[in-house]
Amino acid sequence: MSNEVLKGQVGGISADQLRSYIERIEKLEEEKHEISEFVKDIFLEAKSSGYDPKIMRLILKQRKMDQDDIQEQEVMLDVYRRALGMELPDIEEAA
Amino acid sequence: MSNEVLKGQVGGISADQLRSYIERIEKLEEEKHEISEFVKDIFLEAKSSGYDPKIMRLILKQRKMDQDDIQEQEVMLDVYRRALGMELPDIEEAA
Amino acid sequence: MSNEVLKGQVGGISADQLRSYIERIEKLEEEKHEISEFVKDIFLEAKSSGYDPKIMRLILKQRKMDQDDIQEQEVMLDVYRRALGMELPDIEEAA
Amino acid sequence: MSNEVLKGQVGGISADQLRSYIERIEKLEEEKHEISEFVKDIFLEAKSSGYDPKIMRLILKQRKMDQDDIQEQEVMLDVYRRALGMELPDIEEAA
DNA sequence: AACGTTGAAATAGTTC
DNA sequence: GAACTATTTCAACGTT
Repeated sequence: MSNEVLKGQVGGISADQLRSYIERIEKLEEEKHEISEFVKDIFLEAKSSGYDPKIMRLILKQRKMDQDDIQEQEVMLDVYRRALGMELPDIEEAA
Repeated sequence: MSNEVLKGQVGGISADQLRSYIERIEKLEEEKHEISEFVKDIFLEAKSSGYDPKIMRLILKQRKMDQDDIQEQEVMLDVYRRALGMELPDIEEAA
Repeated sequence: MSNEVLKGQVGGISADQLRSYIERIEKLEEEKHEISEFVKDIFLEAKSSGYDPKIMRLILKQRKMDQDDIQEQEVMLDVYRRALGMELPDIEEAA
Repeated sequence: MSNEVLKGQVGGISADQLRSYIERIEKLEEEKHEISEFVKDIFLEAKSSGYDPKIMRLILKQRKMDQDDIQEQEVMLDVYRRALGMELPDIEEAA
């Protein structure tokens, strides 16, 4: 076992590589968490300026859904094309 | 009222200020989303290197937990398992 | 310890009561699973009748969103009132 | 065409049949939702009886897993932990 | 048939 | 401690 540890190999896996993956992920998750804190701060600041965070969240949700709708329209187009038996762009057409 | 509208003041709140808050939050949320994509990429890369993402997630979860909490949880799991007569996963530790 | 087991008490908890909770939940989860199977069957049946499951899912999603909207409309109306500078019932207007 | 519409036939499909499929699915989804509510209630009841819902969920998860899978997961967790030099949760088993 | 993608369900965290 | 929101997890689906 000590040999494996010396080579950075434990249980058939490379400890260094695994550690690298894990730590990179932890780093990124930490960044996400910090950003979440910023967001929280903004909500607090807005609240102390008299805005209702709950309403703000609804607005944000609404704006996000609007954007999603744009993307979903693509999907719907595709679906309707299929439903109507229209040719699909990504299907090979026999020559 | 017309004055307020001209100044961007509506119903006693500044529309501009609200817009600023909203947009700052949307910006930060976008950053969070991008980071999430990076994390996803790392998991994919790790997977293609032979690591099991599921186990990695468990590891990440444990590393986030306090060492005492981990032990307490293990103990309680053990208690509940005994109460239910479940087989206990006993792992042989090779010397 | 054997005393505790005889009394159905293990680690300070009542084994019987715990088992009851666990088994009731497992029973309900099983029912949910069976229902999911039925749903799957219906999709399959519909598909073999010539309906596109993807379209059906979109319809279901749409109908669900419509119902959600009905419940949310009160709130959203208020949101838009605020956003558009309409009079707000709960905010004190400076004299 | 007017004939088809009168018969509930549009574009070669039966509107009534589609409606039937959709409504049956919605009914089943509703049942699933109600069962989920029951489950939630049981967790609440258990909690007020002194049981930890979190531990209960872990127990439920383990009971759903195959015994072999549990052990395999434990082993792999152990391997990864060693590779990362994490402390291992060793629980003393009282005789 | 495994893979990635996607959408729903569960879980955890936060606020009131 | 109850409700709500956000995140994470899990399962189904089509695709290659």
